[in-house]
Amino acid sequence: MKSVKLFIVDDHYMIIEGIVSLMKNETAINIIGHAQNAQSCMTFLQRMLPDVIFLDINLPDKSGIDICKEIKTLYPTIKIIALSTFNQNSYILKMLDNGASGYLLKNATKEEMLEAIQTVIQHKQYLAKEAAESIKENGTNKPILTRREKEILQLLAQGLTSNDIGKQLFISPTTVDTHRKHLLEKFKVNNTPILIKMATEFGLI
Amino acid sequence: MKSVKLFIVDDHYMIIEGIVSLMKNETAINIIGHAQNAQSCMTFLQRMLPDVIFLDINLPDKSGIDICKEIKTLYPTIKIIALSTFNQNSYILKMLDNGASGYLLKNATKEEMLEAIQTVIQHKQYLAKEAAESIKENGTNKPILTRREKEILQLLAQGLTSNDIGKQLFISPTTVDTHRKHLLEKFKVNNTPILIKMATEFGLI
DNA sequence: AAGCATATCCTACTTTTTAAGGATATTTTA
DNA sequence: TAAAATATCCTTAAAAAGTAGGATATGCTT
Repeated sequence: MKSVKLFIVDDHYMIIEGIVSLMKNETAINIIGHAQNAQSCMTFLQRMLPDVIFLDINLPDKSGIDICKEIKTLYPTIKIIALSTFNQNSYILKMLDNGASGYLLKNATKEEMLEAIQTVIQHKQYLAKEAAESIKENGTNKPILTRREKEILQLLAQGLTSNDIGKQLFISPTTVDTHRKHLLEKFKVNNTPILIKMATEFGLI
Repeated sequence: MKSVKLFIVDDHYMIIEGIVSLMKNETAINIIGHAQNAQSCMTFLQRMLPDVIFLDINLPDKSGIDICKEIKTLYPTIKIIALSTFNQNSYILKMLDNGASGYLLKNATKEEMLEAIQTVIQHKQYLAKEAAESIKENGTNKPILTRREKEILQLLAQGLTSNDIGKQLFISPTTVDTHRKHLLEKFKVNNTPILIKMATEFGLI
């Protein structure tokens, strides 16, 4: 079997070194390079095409979430496995939305890493079990919002009042209230602070 | 020169592996063990006495900040170097207050690690240059909250109204409003949704 | 195809509840 | 004891909850 070409993007040198060290004796994995920021990652990809990328979510120059999208647009065949310290729904969902095939926590074992790689190579999705649980618990009922509701949610998240929003959108503040109410209903909450918190967690803001 | 006995505490296996790999060929450093949580760290220390500990700030069972204090109380000769992803004043200062001799970011190079170890061994303080700068600036405007304010912030973050909170804490709802107002002032915002959003970003919720 | 039913969305008003902001007093802590 | 923290009241502004008209699109029926 041909070995899998792996590329690692993480701003923490220790993490890169750790993965390299763990994969050293794995003949099935061939680490073809690594980058510590988005820019050098994109530069590298112009020259070489890995099969799988371990992509950290937190990079100094750009969000891994954005880079994920870019990479998948430019090189759709590359499989991306998100690397993160955090087991947060918002991150997981955003990465998957943006084309990631897997999600690994940084306390993953060597075996989990290998399994993740093998899984995504087979065009399947790999989620660290903690991440999978987190999504099951909470991620299923992400509300579907109308255009107007999304618009108003954004403005609410900026701290505007119904009055402010009404002026800005040229509608009555009471109308804004109705949209707000619908948002509260869809998110099954009963005030705006929690609405914003939930929406943030769902990655809608 | 006698080699330095190093002990690593970090919940991310990749980090441990990375440090071990980087130090492999350093005869001056002898890694005598590692732990992924506070408990096994303390157990290990009952058996063996390292010269230096790399101590992660974020551990699953206990804050590295607390453990730092414990270790220094029980084993004052051990030099502790805090390991963190974050370059946040609050963390840096707390760790140093609790007896840490150094602060290293996780994107440190091998050379920085070695320098940090050699520095603290000589009873001097080592700060990653980013950390040193961060302290000088003292720019993180994370508000300092009172006990009561923290308590109320938590309840607000759960979506309770001032009335609910008042009942729960056996104080008048108007009192809750005052605390809330102080929170708004300290966070320099003018409504609760944004307060909750900010507090979440500051990691207070 | 015309007419009807259904679903979704946007809009608006009213009443009740909650929050924001101002002024101040009491208790705790350094 | 001075400063900080906690407590309370009152007024006004804003949000939540209830109710509802009207636009538009889709599918179904005859």
